[in-house]
Amino acid sequence: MKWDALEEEPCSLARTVAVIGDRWSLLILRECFLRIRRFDEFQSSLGVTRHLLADRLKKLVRFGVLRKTPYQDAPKRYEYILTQKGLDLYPIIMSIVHWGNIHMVDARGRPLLHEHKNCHKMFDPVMVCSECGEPLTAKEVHVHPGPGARKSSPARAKAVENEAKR
Amino acid sequence: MKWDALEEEPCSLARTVAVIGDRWSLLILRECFLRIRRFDEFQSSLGVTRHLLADRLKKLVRFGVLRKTPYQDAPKRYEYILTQKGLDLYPIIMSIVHWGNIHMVDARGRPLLHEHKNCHKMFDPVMVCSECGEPLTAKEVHVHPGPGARKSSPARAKAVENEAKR
DNA sequence: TCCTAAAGTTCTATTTTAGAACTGTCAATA
DNA sequence: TATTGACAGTTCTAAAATAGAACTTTAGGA
Repeated sequence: MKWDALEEEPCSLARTVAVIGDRWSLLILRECFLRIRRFDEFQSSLGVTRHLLADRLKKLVRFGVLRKTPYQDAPKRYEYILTQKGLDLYPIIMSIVHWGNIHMVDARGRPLLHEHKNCHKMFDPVMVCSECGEPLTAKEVHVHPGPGARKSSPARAKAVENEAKR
Repeated sequence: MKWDALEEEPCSLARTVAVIGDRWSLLILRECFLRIRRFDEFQSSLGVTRHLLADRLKKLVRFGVLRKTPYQDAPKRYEYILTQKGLDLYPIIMSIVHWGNIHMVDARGRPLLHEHKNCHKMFDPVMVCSECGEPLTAKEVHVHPGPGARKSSPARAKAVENEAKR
């Protein structure tokens, strides 16, 4: 499967993966949320090759996640800023960081702590249900086909059926 | 940078990306949460090459995200089940799906709807602060070095400094 | 004139991935 | 008994992506 094919899949995960589902895009976005904006800053802070960095920035701009704006005119210089669409990726980034905090830290502990400016406390992100506000776990969620559903694979249909029986 | 190097980075995002930061791992995990368990089910439902599927399953088992258990003896057959560590990836998967639902759906609408068994309503996931319960946005979060921090790049140090001034 | 900075582009060598075919074990069928 | 089919992979070659380094362009300053 080609990357382009992913964008067409009738699956919100696949389509998002087409945008951010590679190593460097996610690391670039991490830097964006840490207020990194310029080509050379990304390059020195990530150690990514300049070739790939140029390619990924272009892709993120094409998908509307970053906006490329000039910050000086002579010579022309640009910086990359998160759009609202990009800012909306924050829960993804935070949930990835949180899983790493729980399952991947070494004896030294967490590399970063997060403070919520609202309540001035160090916090962890928690995912809750928009309707009842309770924390979510995989086992408490049931999946239904939505208006954009297409016929799913036999294997998945069987799995859904098995789940419904329980 | 090699994939192995990512695991060593003093960054919870980089370390998590070392586990799930490629296209196929995320798609495999999506199927896992939809109760897909067996090699051929993954293969036919994803269209991934068998070679890569074998490789990614091995990797996910190595990292403790999946457990490979026999479900019959003659001939030996195995299935791949999410461990608790794997189940803990649910917020990542859900926040990816949610972003896709908001920013990547076409005119047909969402492919899947999610029902919360607790409150029996269709819901969206919301990320909130563990301390005050308010929804989180990037701009309301301030970052501090934690016990596992290492000296960061000059570019990032400057960016953090700039942010502190505001 | 030469040096530096920023933001890329170009080049070759190495790794990964795609796509298809092949292997081995066992059960059920003809 | 021979054949077919399911399952869980492995092996092969060709194509694509990535790493690492050098090069380019535009302009300001020593």
